[in-house]
Amino acid sequence: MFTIATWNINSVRLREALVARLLTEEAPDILCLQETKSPVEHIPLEAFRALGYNYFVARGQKGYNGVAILSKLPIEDAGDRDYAGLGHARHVAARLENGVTVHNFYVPAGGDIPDREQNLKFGQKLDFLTEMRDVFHADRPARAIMVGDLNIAPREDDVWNHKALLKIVSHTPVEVEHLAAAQDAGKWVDVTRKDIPQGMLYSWWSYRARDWDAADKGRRLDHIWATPDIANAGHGSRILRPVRGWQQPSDHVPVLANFDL
DNA sequence: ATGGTGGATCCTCCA
Repeated sequence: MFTIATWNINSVRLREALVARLLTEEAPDILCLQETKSPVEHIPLEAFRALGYNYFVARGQKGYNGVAILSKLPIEDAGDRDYAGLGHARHVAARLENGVTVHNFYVPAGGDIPDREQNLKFGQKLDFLTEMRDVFHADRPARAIMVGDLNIAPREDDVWNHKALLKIVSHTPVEVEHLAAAQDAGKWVDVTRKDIPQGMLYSWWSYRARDWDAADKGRRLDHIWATPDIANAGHGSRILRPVRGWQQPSDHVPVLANFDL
Protein backbone atom coordinates (compact mmCIF):
# COMPACT_ATOMS: atom_id res chain seq x y z
CA MET A 1 0.00 0.00 0.00
CA PHE A 2 1.14 3.52 -0.68
CA THR A 3 -0.33 6.95 0.02
CA ILE A 4 -0.32 9.74 -2.53
CA ALA A 5 -0.99 13.40 -1.81
CA THR A 6 -1.53 16.43 -4.03
CA TRP A 7 -1.13 20.02 -2.86
CA ASN A 8 -1.00 23.39 -4.58
CA ILE A 9 1.68 24.94 -2.36
CA ASN A 10 1.75 28.47 -3.85
CA SER A 11 5.55 28.84 -3.59
CA VAL A 12 7.54 25.88 -2.31
CA ARG A 13 10.38 28.16 -1.24
CA LEU A 14 8.20 30.33 0.97
CA ARG A 15 6.40 27.30 2.41
CA GLU A 16 9.25 24.81 2.76
CA ALA A 17 8.43 24.40 6.46
CA LEU A 18 4.77 23.66 5.72
CA VAL A 19 5.75 20.96 3.24
CA ALA A 20 8.07 19.46 5.86
CA ARG A 21 5.24 19.55 8.40
CA LEU A 22 2.91 17.67 6.05
CA LEU A 23 5.61 15.11 5.27
CA THR A 24 6.18 14.63 9.00
CA GLU A 25 2.55 14.47 10.10
CA GLU A 26 1.02 12.53 7.20
CA ALA A 27 4.08 10.86 5.67
CA PRO A 28 2.56 10.22 2.24
CA ASP A 29 4.79 8.02 0.10
CA ILE A 30 4.37 10.44 -2.79
CA LEU A 31 3.63 14.17 -2.67
CA CYS A 32 2.73 16.03 -5.85
CA LEU A 33 3.08 19.81 -5.62
CA GLN A 34 1.77 22.51 -7.92
CA GLU A 35 2.58 26.21 -8.16
CA THR A 36 6.08 25.68 -6.85
CA LYS A 37 6.93 29.05 -8.44
CA SER A 38 10.59 28.18 -8.62
CA PRO A 39 13.23 27.04 -11.05
CA VAL A 40 13.88 23.36 -10.31
CA GLU A 41 17.44 24.01 -9.14
CA HIS A 42 16.19 26.41 -6.43
CA ILE A 43 13.65 24.06 -4.87
CA PRO A 44 14.81 23.37 -1.30
CA LEU A 45 15.33 19.61 -1.15
CA GLU A 46 17.53 19.04 1.90
CA ALA A 47 14.72 19.20 4.46
CA PHE A 48 12.65 16.81 2.37
CA ARG A 49 15.54 14.38 1.90
CA ALA A 50 16.11 14.38 5.64
CA LEU A 51 12.54 13.12 6.03
CA GLY A 52 13.16 10.21 3.68
CA TYR A 53 12.02 11.75 0.40
CA ASN A 54 15.03 10.79 -1.67
CA TYR A 55 13.35 10.78 -5.08
CA PHE A 56 12.38 13.91 -6.95
CA VAL A 57 11.03 14.82 -10.36
CA ALA A 58 10.06 18.36 -11.28
CA ARG A 59 9.57 21.02 -13.91
CA GLY A 60 9.82 24.69 -13.10
CA GLN A 61 10.23 28.23 -14.30
CA LYS A 62 10.93 31.56 -12.67
CA GLY A 63 8.04 33.06 -10.72
CA TYR A 64 5.08 31.14 -12.13
CA ASN A 65 3.60 27.65 -12.32
CA GLY A 66 5.85 24.67 -11.61
CA VAL A 67 5.13 21.05 -10.64
CA ALA A 68 7.14 18.64 -8.51
CA ILE A 69 6.88 15.07 -7.25
CA LEU A 70 8.60 14.10 -3.99
CA SER A 71 8.72 10.39 -3.20
CA LYS A 72 9.93 7.95 -0.59
CA LEU A 73 9.51 5.20 -3.18
CA PRO A 74 11.87 5.02 -6.15
CA ILE A 75 10.51 6.91 -9.15
CA GLU A 76 11.90 7.72 -12.54
CA ASP A 77 11.13 10.71 -14.70
CA ALA A 78 8.40 9.82 -17.19
CA GLY A 79 8.44 13.09 -19.08
CA ASP A 80 6.22 16.10 -19.47
CA ARG A 81 4.04 17.74 -22.08
CA ASP A 82 3.55 21.39 -22.94
CA TYR A 83 -0.25 21.30 -23.11
CA ALA A 84 -1.74 24.04 -25.30
CA GLY A 85 1.77 25.14 -26.25
CA LEU A 86 1.92 27.72 -23.49
CA GLY A 87 5.55 27.07 -22.57
CA HIS A 88 4.46 26.72 -18.93
CA ALA A 89 5.66 24.12 -16.42
CA ARG A 90 2.26 22.58 -15.75
CA HIS A 91 2.76 18.83 -16.17
CA VAL A 92 5.26 16.19 -15.18
CA ALA A 93 4.99 12.41 -14.89
CA ALA A 94 6.85 9.80 -12.88
CA ARG A 95 6.93 6.01 -12.98
CA LEU A 96 6.99 3.78 -9.91
CA GLU A 97 8.77 0.44 -9.82
CA ASN A 98 5.41 -1.36 -9.83
CA GLY A 99 4.69 0.16 -13.23
CA VAL A 100 2.22 2.77 -12.02
CA THR A 101 2.54 6.13 -13.75
CA VAL A 102 1.77 9.28 -11.79
CA HIS A 103 0.75 12.40 -13.70
CA ASN A 104 0.93 15.72 -11.88
CA PHE A 105 -1.08 18.54 -13.50
CA TYR A 106 -1.53 22.24 -12.88
CA VAL A 107 -4.36 23.31 -15.21
CA PRO A 108 -4.45 27.07 -16.01
CA ALA A 109 -6.77 29.05 -13.75
CA GLY A 110 -8.31 30.79 -16.74
CA GLY A 111 -8.65 34.42 -15.67
CA ASP A 112 -11.83 36.11 -14.50
CA ILE A 113 -14.10 36.37 -17.56
CA PRO A 114 -15.54 33.03 -18.74
CA ASP A 115 -15.47 33.91 -22.43
CA ARG A 116 -12.63 33.05 -24.76
CA GLU A 117 -13.44 36.01 -27.04
CA GLN A 118 -12.86 38.47 -24.22
CA ASN A 119 -10.27 36.58 -22.21
CA LEU A 120 -7.28 34.86 -23.78
CA LYS A 121 -6.56 32.91 -20.60
CA PHE A 122 -9.99 31.30 -20.56
CA GLY A 123 -9.44 30.02 -24.09
CA GLN A 124 -6.04 28.66 -23.09
CA LYS A 125 -7.64 26.78 -20.20
CA LEU A 126 -10.19 25.17 -22.51
CA ASP A 127 -7.47 24.35 -25.05
CA PHE A 128 -5.35 22.76 -22.32
CA LEU A 129 -8.30 20.54 -21.33
CA THR A 130 -9.04 19.67 -24.96
CA GLU A 131 -5.45 18.56 -25.48
CA MET A 132 -5.67 16.45 -22.32
CA ARG A 133 -8.72 14.81 -23.84
CA ASP A 134 -6.94 14.19 -27.14
CA VAL A 135 -3.82 12.78 -25.50
CA PHE A 136 -5.82 10.42 -23.28
CA HIS A 137 -7.90 9.37 -26.28
CA ALA A 138 -4.92 8.70 -28.52
CA ASP A 139 -3.01 6.77 -25.88
CA ARG A 140 -5.42 5.39 -23.30
CA PRO A 141 -3.64 5.44 -19.94
CA ALA A 142 -3.36 2.25 -17.89
CA ARG A 143 -2.12 1.64 -14.36
CA ALA A 144 -2.05 5.40 -13.98
CA ILE A 145 -2.91 7.96 -11.34
CA MET A 146 -3.43 11.57 -12.19
CA VAL A 147 -3.51 14.28 -9.59
CA GLY A 148 -3.31 17.99 -9.39
CA ASP A 149 -4.87 21.40 -9.26
CA LEU A 150 -7.32 21.10 -12.15
CA ASN A 151 -8.81 24.51 -11.32
CA ILE A 152 -12.33 23.16 -11.90
CA ALA A 153 -14.92 22.14 -9.32
CA PRO A 154 -17.08 19.80 -11.40
CA ARG A 155 -20.00 18.87 -9.16
CA GLU A 156 -22.73 20.92 -7.54
CA ASP A 157 -21.49 19.72 -4.16
CA ASP A 158 -17.92 20.71 -5.02
CA VAL A 159 -18.75 24.40 -4.49
CA TRP A 160 -20.33 26.35 -1.66
CA ASN A 161 -23.16 27.61 -3.91
CA HIS A 162 -23.74 25.99 -7.28
CA LYS A 163 -26.13 28.60 -8.67
CA ALA A 164 -24.02 31.52 -7.55
CA LEU A 165 -20.94 30.09 -9.26
CA LEU A 166 -22.38 29.09 -12.64
CA LYS A 167 -20.77 32.14 -14.27
CA ILE A 168 -17.63 32.06 -12.13
CA VAL A 169 -14.50 30.62 -13.72
CA SER A 170 -13.82 27.16 -12.23
CA HIS A 171 -17.49 26.10 -12.19
CA THR A 172 -18.95 27.19 -15.55
CA PRO A 173 -20.74 24.51 -17.59
CA VAL A 174 -18.27 24.81 -20.48
CA GLU A 175 -15.32 24.11 -18.18
CA VAL A 176 -17.10 21.22 -16.50
CA GLU A 177 -17.88 19.77 -19.95
CA HIS A 178 -14.27 20.09 -21.07
CA LEU A 179 -13.04 18.41 -17.89
CA ALA A 180 -15.60 15.62 -18.27
CA ALA A 181 -14.44 15.03 -21.85
CA ALA A 182 -10.82 14.68 -20.67
CA GLN A 183 -11.89 12.39 -17.83
CA ASP A 184 -14.00 10.24 -20.13
CA ALA A 185 -11.27 9.96 -22.77
CA GLY A 186 -8.98 8.35 -20.21
CA LYS A 187 -11.80 6.49 -18.43
CA TRP A 188 -10.48 8.15 -15.29
CA VAL A 189 -12.24 7.41 -12.01
CA ASP A 190 -12.54 10.28 -9.54
CA VAL A 191 -11.09 8.46 -6.54
CA THR A 192 -11.98 11.16 -4.02
CA ARG A 193 -15.64 11.01 -4.99
CA LYS A 194 -15.59 7.21 -5.24
CA ASP A 195 -14.61 7.21 -1.57
CA ILE A 196 -16.68 10.20 -0.46
CA PRO A 197 -19.74 10.27 -2.74
CA GLN A 198 -21.94 12.40 -0.53
CA GLY A 199 -21.61 15.88 0.86
CA MET A 200 -19.86 19.14 0.19
CA LEU A 201 -16.12 18.80 -0.40
CA TYR A 202 -13.69 21.68 -0.79
CA SER A 203 -9.91 21.84 -1.22
CA TRP A 204 -9.52 25.61 -1.74
CA TRP A 205 -10.68 28.73 0.05
CA SER A 206 -9.84 32.21 -1.30
CA TYR A 207 -7.32 34.40 0.47
CA ARG A 208 -9.75 37.27 0.00
CA ALA A 209 -12.39 36.16 2.47
CA ARG A 210 -12.29 37.91 5.82
CA ASP A 211 -12.78 34.63 7.66
CA TRP A 212 -12.37 31.65 5.32
CA ASP A 213 -13.43 29.13 7.97
CA ALA A 214 -16.63 30.88 9.02
CA ALA A 215 -17.63 31.94 5.50
CA ASP A 216 -16.65 28.51 4.15
CA LYS A 217 -16.97 29.57 0.52
CA GLY A 218 -14.83 26.74 -0.75
CA ARG A 219 -14.37 24.84 -3.98
CA ARG A 220 -12.96 21.37 -4.77
CA LEU A 221 -10.27 22.26 -7.33
CA ASP A 222 -7.73 19.57 -6.44
CA HIS A 223 -8.28 16.02 -7.60
CA ILE A 224 -7.01 12.44 -7.54
CA TRP A 225 -8.07 10.24 -10.46
CA ALA A 226 -7.08 6.68 -11.38
CA THR A 227 -7.54 4.44 -14.39
CA PRO A 228 -10.20 1.72 -14.03
CA ASP A 229 -7.67 -1.12 -13.77
CA ILE A 230 -6.38 0.26 -10.47
CA ALA A 231 -9.21 2.52 -9.29
CA ASN A 232 -10.61 -0.12 -6.96
CA ALA A 233 -7.25 -0.26 -5.21
CA GLY A 234 -7.80 3.36 -4.18
CA HIS A 235 -9.38 4.01 -0.80
CA GLY A 236 -9.24 6.16 2.30
CA SER A 237 -9.46 9.49 0.50
CA ARG A 238 -9.27 12.62 2.61
CA ILE A 239 -8.93 16.38 2.29
CA LEU A 240 -6.93 18.09 5.02
CA ARG A 241 -9.06 21.16 5.75
CA PRO A 242 -7.12 22.11 8.92
CA VAL A 243 -4.04 22.82 6.80
CA ARG A 244 -5.80 25.96 5.54
CA GLY A 245 -5.49 27.25 9.11
CA TRP A 246 -1.73 26.72 9.41
CA GLN A 247 0.56 29.75 9.71
CA GLN A 248 0.90 31.58 6.38
CA PRO A 249 -0.99 28.88 4.51
CA SER A 250 -1.48 28.10 0.87
CA ASP A 251 -5.02 28.80 -0.29
CA HIS A 252 -5.24 25.07 -1.22
CA VAL A 253 -5.07 22.10 1.17
CA PRO A 254 -3.67 18.61 0.53
CA VAL A 255 -5.85 15.87 -0.93
CA LEU A 256 -4.79 12.28 -0.17
CA ALA A 257 -5.64 8.73 -1.15
CA ASN A 258 -4.24 5.28 -0.42
CA PHE A 259 -3.64 2.62 -3.08
CA ASP A 260 -3.31 -1.09 -2.34
CA LEU A 261 -0.82 -1.80 -5.10
C1' DA B 1 -22.01 45.09 -7.28
C1' DT B 2 -17.71 45.45 -5.55
C1' DG B 3 -13.45 44.62 -3.57
C1' DG B 4 -11.21 41.83 -0.98
C1' DT B 5 -5.46 38.93 -0.15
C1' DG B 6 -1.18 36.77 -1.33
C1' DG B 7 3.31 35.59 -4.03
C1' DA B 8 7.11 36.70 -7.22
C1' DT B 9 9.20 39.89 -9.86
C1' DC B 10 9.73 43.82 -11.97
C1' DC B 11 8.22 48.61 -11.65
C1' DT B 12 2.89 44.46 -12.77
C1' DC B 13 1.42 39.87 -13.56
C1' DC B 14 -0.96 36.02 -11.87
C1' DA B 15 -4.05 33.53 -8.88
